[in-house]
Amino acid sequence: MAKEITPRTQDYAQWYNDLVLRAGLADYSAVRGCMIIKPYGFAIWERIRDALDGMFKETGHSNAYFPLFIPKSFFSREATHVDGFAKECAIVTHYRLRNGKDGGIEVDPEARLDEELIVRPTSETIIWNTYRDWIQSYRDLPLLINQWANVVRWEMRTRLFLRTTEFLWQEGHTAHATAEEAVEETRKMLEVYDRFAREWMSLPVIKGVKTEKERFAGAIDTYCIETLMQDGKALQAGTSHFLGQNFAKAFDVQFTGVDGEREFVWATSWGVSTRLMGALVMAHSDDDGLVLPPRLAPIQVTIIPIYKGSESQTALREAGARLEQELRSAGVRVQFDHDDNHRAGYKFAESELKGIPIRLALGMRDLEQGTIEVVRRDTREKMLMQQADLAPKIIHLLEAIQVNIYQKALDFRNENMHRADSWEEFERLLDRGGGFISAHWDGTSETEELIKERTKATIRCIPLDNPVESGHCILTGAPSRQRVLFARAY
RNA sequence: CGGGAUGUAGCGCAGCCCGGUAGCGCGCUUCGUUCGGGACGAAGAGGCCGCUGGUUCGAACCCAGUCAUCCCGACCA
Repeated sequence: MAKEITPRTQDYAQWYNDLVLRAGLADYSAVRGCMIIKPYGFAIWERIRDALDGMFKETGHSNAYFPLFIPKSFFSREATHVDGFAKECAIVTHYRLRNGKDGGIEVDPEARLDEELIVRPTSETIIWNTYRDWIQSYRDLPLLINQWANVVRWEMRTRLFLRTTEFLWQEGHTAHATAEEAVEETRKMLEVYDRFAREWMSLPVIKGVKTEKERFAGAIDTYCIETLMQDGKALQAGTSHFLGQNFAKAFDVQFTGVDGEREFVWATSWGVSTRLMGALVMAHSDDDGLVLPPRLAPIQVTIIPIYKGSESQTALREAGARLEQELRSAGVRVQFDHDDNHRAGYKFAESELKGIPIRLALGMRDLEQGTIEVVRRDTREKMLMQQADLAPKIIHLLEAIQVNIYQKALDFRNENMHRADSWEEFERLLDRGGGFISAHWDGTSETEELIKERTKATIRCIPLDNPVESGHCILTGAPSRQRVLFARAY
């Protein structure tokens, strides 16, 4: 069985780290809090990126690129925004090094910048400073831009993919003529994220609105998709913000309407990051390795030959290569693992570690009988199939796996979706494996904060399809109109 | 940023208490035999012991600082 992976039940956090490292997704780097995304991990990210990018283009967005550095003065224009990010910014103060006295290298004190540059923690400010020049008339709207970029947030505590100092993401920044249109855009992109999570990542998510306390700094409303990990903790997988006219006012971005009146434009921003990689790992994987949804798996099928004597190698190579070609022609991402350095058993374990959805094993017995052993990663189910007309069966199986791991994750979430009607019940549920807890809340930030202090649980969101239901706040007993979703979160 | 732990070959570790110039397993290289769930044998290569400074005739070992990682808090996507 898999070696060097801590079982989930023993230490979930360690299991996650072991998996990320052993499966070759990422590595620690020489820089605190910053990770190296390794080729296999990056290949998954590329698939995430390409799929999302296609969805953004379909919904009318164009990519652009804005600078990594933001003048400090830009940052201070939107007050709430500064407050939100001030404590986690990296700042560039100098632009030159020189040789030090002791033979080392030091910062040249002569080369101090007149105005310091902030390494972007997010790009609203520099983008809105630019939009001022791009937008004059209603004819320039809507402006639908996305950028794929790295950002830096100086976090106290980091974890591979889930929270790193530097991370990769996409940030959409749009400008609209009306509030309604901007809200619609915010919701539309939330739908895109929802669909992406379900269809590509096999990840069931809950769409909702953040409370004031959890809202993005500078936003009027923050929408989110929240998902549940196997340890019962919630993880925010994506956000979409309705920014109102906050940034337009801060950067004086106005347009002339059809009626000739000048008005501030309405804004949205939305993003998902490499954190999705963490969600992907934690949602589906097991003690033997990753379990990847076929649509995101860099390798969907691996063919492993089982030799017996040197003559069989030639025959198996030919048969394997033929199958590889057949599957590749059918659009399957396939690898023929004919490397003679390892035996089949090793390759089996390795393919499980890497989360390859389907493993095909081909031995002499199969050559004689025209069969092939097919093993799916998600259920471990072994099947003996006929080699003839294999591709359509494999494609069908890949689709079944995609659906199955979604269903499995959905079942898990449903099993861990609780309702609490009293404080005792609320605490008991949190102590018994967590999950989402739907409970009444009096709507105040004070109560929200108190609950967090006492239980570490936060309000993940107010679900979009939330029914109106009168009740009483689980903490204060004050009247409440609806339940909200609590959970301990990443 | 506080509390705790760790850092010795690519990986996992022993050696440190009691200072005398480094070892085990896996992996790697070569050759051979193997091959239906992490093969076996033989021969090799690989380390200024995280880094910097101090104590000492002599430091992986003792002391100080520093950097990094992990766990627990405060902060957050």
